[in-house]
Amino acid sequence: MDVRTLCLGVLHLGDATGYEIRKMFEEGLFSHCLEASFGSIYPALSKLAEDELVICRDERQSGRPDKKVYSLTEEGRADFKQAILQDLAEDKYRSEFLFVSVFADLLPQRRMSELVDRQIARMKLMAEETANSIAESDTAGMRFVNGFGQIMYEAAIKYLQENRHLIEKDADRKVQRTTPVLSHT
Amino acid sequence: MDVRTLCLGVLHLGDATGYEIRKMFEEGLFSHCLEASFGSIYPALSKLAEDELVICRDERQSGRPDKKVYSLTEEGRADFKQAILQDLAEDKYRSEFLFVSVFADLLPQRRMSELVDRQIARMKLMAEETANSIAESDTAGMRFVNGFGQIMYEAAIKYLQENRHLIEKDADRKVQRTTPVLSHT
DNA sequence: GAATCCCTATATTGGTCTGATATATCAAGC
DNA sequence: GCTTGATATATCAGACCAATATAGGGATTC
Repeated sequence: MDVRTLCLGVLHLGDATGYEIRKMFEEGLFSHCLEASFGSIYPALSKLAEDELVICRDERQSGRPDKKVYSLTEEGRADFKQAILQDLAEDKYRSEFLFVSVFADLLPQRRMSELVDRQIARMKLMAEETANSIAESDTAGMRFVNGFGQIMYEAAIKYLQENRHLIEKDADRKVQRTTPVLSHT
Repeated sequence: MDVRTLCLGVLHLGDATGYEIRKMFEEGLFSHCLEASFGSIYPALSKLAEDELVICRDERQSGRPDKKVYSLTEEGRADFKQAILQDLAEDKYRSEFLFVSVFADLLPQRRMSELVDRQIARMKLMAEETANSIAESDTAGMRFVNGFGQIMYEAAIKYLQENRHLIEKDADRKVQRTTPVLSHT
């Protein structure tokens, strides 16, 4: 699914500028499931305007550079409807933290603990964010996606807290589990 | 973290060819946390050999094209140890399925159900895979990473099963929850 | 016995996308 | 008054993926 289609999707939720579309992928609803940068969004919007799947109106603002507000056309709406019928790519979880965890024994004692602490802190922030977003979700689809994000972050936090000893060589405790705790709930 | 560093990491676990490194990202230990393709692995290995962070020996095989087996040098080992001390990028979850879920109401009735079914099936396969990998893990780090994968997939499956009605317009049931089930365990 | 298909193995390329950077204005804080 | 941060658009080098090419081996099918 290319950036073109992603833009059509965001515009389906309402008119927006390139800047606002970017924010949806950086902080908003889609930040937990997909991403796109300026370098791909702006060319995509130009191409979409050229193909008349969106229209662009300039909104002048006092002083500031003009806003280019994009709206879907009927063709754009149809194109998007078609696009989401295509086969979907598999989900991907990318984590440098997990990669480094494999090599925990190469790191200084405290470094790995610091990484785990940071990881948990980040996840807690994310869990909170998605939890707040559920209340503000306009549609069932949005609630579904935010809810998914929330439970994933919470599951991750729980695992990290229960299994961090596996990658931390705690010199104090002599007897430790060597297999992960896999809470089946 | 670039492909260069990822290759050093894989080679840290033992000598390997470019093909084998690829497999580690496609099916192996790292498939659930990072990725790299031939188009980036081969150039990276050439560059690493040039910089003497790895050495390459040709292993002739009857008939087949020669294998190029790469091994870490001491410099390579040191370089990798340094690399994993740098700041880590945040985790990313990429999911076209979640993106499309937001637009569930644009899809034909059965299509969304089909997508959810497929999603659950895939997740079950992944959960099983990681579960099996735990037994075969050589180090605590590997068990930690595979264990993480397993509980994440299981959490996802549970959520999908409990909340799929949010994005499926089930014409039969009249009364439905409209907020996600968030099992706190 | 030969035809087809998949696996191993290396390598290249087109096109896409990220990350960094440039430009410009305004509001808020200090 | 000066710095920082947000809004807003835009470009570009470099990194990377997906697809494709090549080539022999073994397995399966007909």
